[in-house]
Amino acid sequence: MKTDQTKSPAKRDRILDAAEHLFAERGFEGVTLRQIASKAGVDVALASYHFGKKDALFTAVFQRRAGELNSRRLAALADAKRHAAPQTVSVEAIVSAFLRPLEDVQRQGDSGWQDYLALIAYVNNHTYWGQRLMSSAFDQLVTEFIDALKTALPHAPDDKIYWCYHNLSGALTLTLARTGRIDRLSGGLCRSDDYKSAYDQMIPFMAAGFHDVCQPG
Amino acid sequence: MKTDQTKSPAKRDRILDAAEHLFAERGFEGVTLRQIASKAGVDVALASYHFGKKDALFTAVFQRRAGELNSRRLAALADAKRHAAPQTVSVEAIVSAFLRPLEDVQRQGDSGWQDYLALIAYVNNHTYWGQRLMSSAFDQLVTEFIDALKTALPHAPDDKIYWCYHNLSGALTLTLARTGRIDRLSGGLCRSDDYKSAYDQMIPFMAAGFHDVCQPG
DNA sequence: CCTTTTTTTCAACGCTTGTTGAATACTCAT
DNA sequence: ATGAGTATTCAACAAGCGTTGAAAAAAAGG
Repeated sequence: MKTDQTKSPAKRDRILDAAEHLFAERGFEGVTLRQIASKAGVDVALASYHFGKKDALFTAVFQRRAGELNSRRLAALADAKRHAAPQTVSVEAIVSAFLRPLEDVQRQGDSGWQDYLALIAYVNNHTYWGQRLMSSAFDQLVTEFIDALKTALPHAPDDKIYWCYHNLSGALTLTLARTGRIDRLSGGLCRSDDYKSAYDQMIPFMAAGFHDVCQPG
Repeated sequence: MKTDQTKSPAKRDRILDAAEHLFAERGFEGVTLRQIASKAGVDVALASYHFGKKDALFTAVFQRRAGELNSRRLAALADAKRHAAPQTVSVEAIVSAFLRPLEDVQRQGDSGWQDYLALIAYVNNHTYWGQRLMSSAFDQLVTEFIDALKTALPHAPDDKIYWCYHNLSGALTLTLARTGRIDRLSGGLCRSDDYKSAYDQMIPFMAAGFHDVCQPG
């Protein structure tokens, strides 16, 4: 039995890191176990030994950082509620609590988080993997945010709230994917890796959309 | 030499149709030429004979409907301009001209168009294929719409226009992908294949976002 | 009807894939 | 040191991949 963290898990974690990077870049079928093992500096068979089938490795990569991400976003939502009390929290503050933690983890320099966020974008746009992984990892969190939005927009019918969230989710997904398309389109004026600018305009943009669609009357 | 359209292209087109459906569902590496040929009721080698490498088949599928889609959207933009003259066309009308043609082709029942729109979503979120195909197929059209938006929002700095378009593009992409995630999240209240509802709320949502972010001062 | 050209199939190639079982190296408590 | 248990490598497998050249079938042209 072995629970030491310092030596043995090194290669196991390197497999996860390499897989995270490559899966985010090229998708599940676009990457071979040999490429992952090579990038991790490890024999091919080791991935199978630690994770079993290729599917299980992909799932492990996806779930590895989900918990921490959920904690950070939940903490941000709690902060926003505490800050607004005794009044109800604003739509803008909710959207901000949903997005800013992503900027935070991206900012802390660790390229693993950038890969992970791009992987979320891949999974979220992918029918098979999305159904398989997104719900179990993030639905509870999303439901909490949607409940907060319902409270902030008491006159809005539920279906409009969901459609508005769908818009938010889509714009966010494209941001996380960092495809570089806006860079070329804008002639270098905007940069895909400039998360701060992306969120600075995205938060008021989404808040305005929510208010307009969900306004009474 | 053969230019007859009625008989010979039958199998060639069936390959394109089958590839369109499968590529949209599972991506480039997620589909084999044998699966495509099998779905088309054709020998494997025929795909190579007509299109060469697998990459070229993918490109051919993507480009097949791009021209018609661009024509429809350009016509909608021209209509909006003519309708608003001599005043400048509104942001909402521009966004509507950008989106409604997608609803139109989806409505006409042809499942090929639905597959094609999902394929656009796949390509748009994919770094490699996005850089390879999106710009050449759609950049000219997008630039025309962005120019119209600049005219409608004369006080807005260009980078804000581009970021707002990025939001629009992301939300649209997730809509086209039809992942079914909003269906489960909303408990069946919203449906991924309900394009009309998606656009009915998306158009005012995006217009409000543009105005809020791009307002002067 | 014969010839030529295009379309389609057949059969196979070399290569890569994910996975596995046995062999080796390492860790660590006793 | 020894031995049990884990981690890692090695070598190989059957299966499936994209692609190709030659054969067969179909279509077109005169």
